[in-house]
Amino acid sequence: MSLLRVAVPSPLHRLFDYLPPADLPAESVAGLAPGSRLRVPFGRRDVIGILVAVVDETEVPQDKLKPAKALLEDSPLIPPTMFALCQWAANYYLHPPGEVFPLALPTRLRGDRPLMPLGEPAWQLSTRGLGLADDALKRSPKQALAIEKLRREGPVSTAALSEAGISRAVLKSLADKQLIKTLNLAPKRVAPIGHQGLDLNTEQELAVVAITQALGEFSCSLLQGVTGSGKTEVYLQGIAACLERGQQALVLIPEIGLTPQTLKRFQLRFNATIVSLHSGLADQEREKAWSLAREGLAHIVIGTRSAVFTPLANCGLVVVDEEHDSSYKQQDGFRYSARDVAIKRAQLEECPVVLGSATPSLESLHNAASGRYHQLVLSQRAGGANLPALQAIDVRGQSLRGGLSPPLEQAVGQALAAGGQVLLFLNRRGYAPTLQCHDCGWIAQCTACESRMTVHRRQRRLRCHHCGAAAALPQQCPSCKSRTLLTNGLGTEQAEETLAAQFPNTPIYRVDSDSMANAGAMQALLDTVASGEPCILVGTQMLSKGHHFPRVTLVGVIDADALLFSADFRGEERMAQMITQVAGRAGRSDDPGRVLLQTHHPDHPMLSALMTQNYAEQAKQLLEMRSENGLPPLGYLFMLRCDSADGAAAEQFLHSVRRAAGNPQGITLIGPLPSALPRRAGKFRFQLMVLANSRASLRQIALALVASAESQPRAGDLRWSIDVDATEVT
DNA sequence: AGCACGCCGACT
DNA sequence: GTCGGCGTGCTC
Repeated sequence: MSLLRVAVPSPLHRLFDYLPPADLPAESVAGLAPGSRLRVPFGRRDVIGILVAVVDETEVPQDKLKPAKALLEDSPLIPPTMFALCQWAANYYLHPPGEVFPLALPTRLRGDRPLMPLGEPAWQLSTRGLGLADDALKRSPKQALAIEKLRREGPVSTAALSEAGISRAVLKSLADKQLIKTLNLAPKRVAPIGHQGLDLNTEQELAVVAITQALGEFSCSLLQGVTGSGKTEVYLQGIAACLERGQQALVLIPEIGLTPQTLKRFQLRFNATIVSLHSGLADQEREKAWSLAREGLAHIVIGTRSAVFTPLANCGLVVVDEEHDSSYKQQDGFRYSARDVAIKRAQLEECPVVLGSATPSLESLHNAASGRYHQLVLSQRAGGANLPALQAIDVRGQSLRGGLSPPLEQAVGQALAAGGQVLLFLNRRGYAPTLQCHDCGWIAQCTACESRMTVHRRQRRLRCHHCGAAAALPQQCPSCKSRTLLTNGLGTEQAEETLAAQFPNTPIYRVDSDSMANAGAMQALLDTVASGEPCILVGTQMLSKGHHFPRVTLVGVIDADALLFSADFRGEERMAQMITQVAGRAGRSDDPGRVLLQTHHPDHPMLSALMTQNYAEQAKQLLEMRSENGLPPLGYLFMLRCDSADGAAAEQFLHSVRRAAGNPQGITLIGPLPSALPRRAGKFRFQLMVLANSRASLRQIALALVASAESQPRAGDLRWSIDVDATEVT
């Protein structure tokens, strides 16, 4: 007997078996393809699940099996490659399959809505309309005109008819007389045209040739190009070759802030259908874009993390831009890495994938060094420009104004006087990270988190950056009623204010997620800065991503120490990437500019490394350190996290899971330990870290831990989750 | 995750 | 007397 094995949307790590729907002919069941939607009874309600397999046997007792209610489509919505990708991802990340398969569908189709057909509504003559006598409609000239047009041109879209002056009322009259009928006009398949690309230097040429020759089978290339070396041009020419083969390209980018510019550049280069998938799309637009990709009508699909699950009819090339960027890793729920999923996808699609970055992740560098990835290097900046020189400023004992030491303040003044622009990097939003009472020592704490509230002076509020809680800015100390409340520390808002006083004749632009909250703010800023007028940009890591500012001649890192001491083993890697990226924002051929780092630890080895070595050399050293400690990418890592309003329960849960795992060979178990932010949004957070010396042993213990966690009784609001290849371990 | 069942406290 | 609080268990 055939049974349907179904991925049901639930947090359970298993599949559910059903009898075939009653209305489905028995002989067609065995041939059902996976990837179709099914309406199935689940507990006391009906849900939409995805067919995973048709099986002959089950361990489920016969009396528990229920028949599925309905098969929602004859041909699967999730094509075979994407089905295989979801199956792989659920398995690799040990995530409930029922929560993974829906990612391959747009939200509208995760329910039981039918697939919206592409194309346009249109009208054509019915049989009766075809046989209509010429003079039959002489008393209705508009109707006669419509019939005449349809007779001459065949099916015409409703929009085109309306343009020709034929109203909906006329069409309705004709339809009522059964002279015309509706149809769906299939979209036209157009051949993409690529415009002439830019001239390439030798390295770019080599990279394009390598990518072009790799088309047609799986390979992974790491395109390591210093900022300004023309990576995008290499992508564009690689994509052009992919389109010429009649295939589609998938391009992943880290964040939405970068989309307008990237999208524009692609649109200018190609006369082709380009769809961009971003959070701003309405559900219906999203479904349309998804359909265009799945039907092969979109030539290029550009999107952020989740776009890696968009089906493409004929995927010929995958590009992951800024592959080191942490936003590719989902940090809640299904904690996948879109970069790693993209690599698996290319393997399943049998096409090449290109990972591009000026500062590749240690994972990718390791894979390139071991020969698993092809390495493509772009070492020249366009126009032969050099990268700016880095220099540390020892701020010990110096008076700081707005966070600037006298030498930095002087350098800013000089750069502005010379007609340059200045970029000041401060990775802290708000006015100040702490509010304290000068008389009794009270500190503004978040009530839900183990953290301090940040002062946002412009909004006159205290805000917690961990849980989003907000409160009015107090005028007096809630503890001792003193009116002397002091702010401690420096955020971008305060830096902006102080800089305005220090440089009264220079425009100051603040760039952080508060000031850039509304759409278009970033574009407006970029336009202003592009005019070339001297100005100061002060902002968070938003400034270090994507946009190049050719007129910036000085970059100042106000608080390098904030990056220097991180509890996370990836801290050094992140710092090297961030400084290299922010430094890369500046400079052009005739003036490379310079980068000044303010620190209290000028002799810190990490800083001297930054001064004397390029990113590749530092990365090599960091990899050696990882190797010595058995850390990724030379060891294999996952985290089991648990949170609960009852801290003891969360800790106890991880203890008993750990006990169940025993003490296997080649495995290091660390914890359970409270996480770096031990309480967040009212919940206590604990974690168990697992390091293994091989992927196989990691997988074995992960399976054991998941099984153990699943079998624990569920207590209160306790939640646990698994994070394979975790990138944040604090 | 839902959703029901079930067993204790304060209401019309 | 019952309305509803959330602890516990189950979903093919």
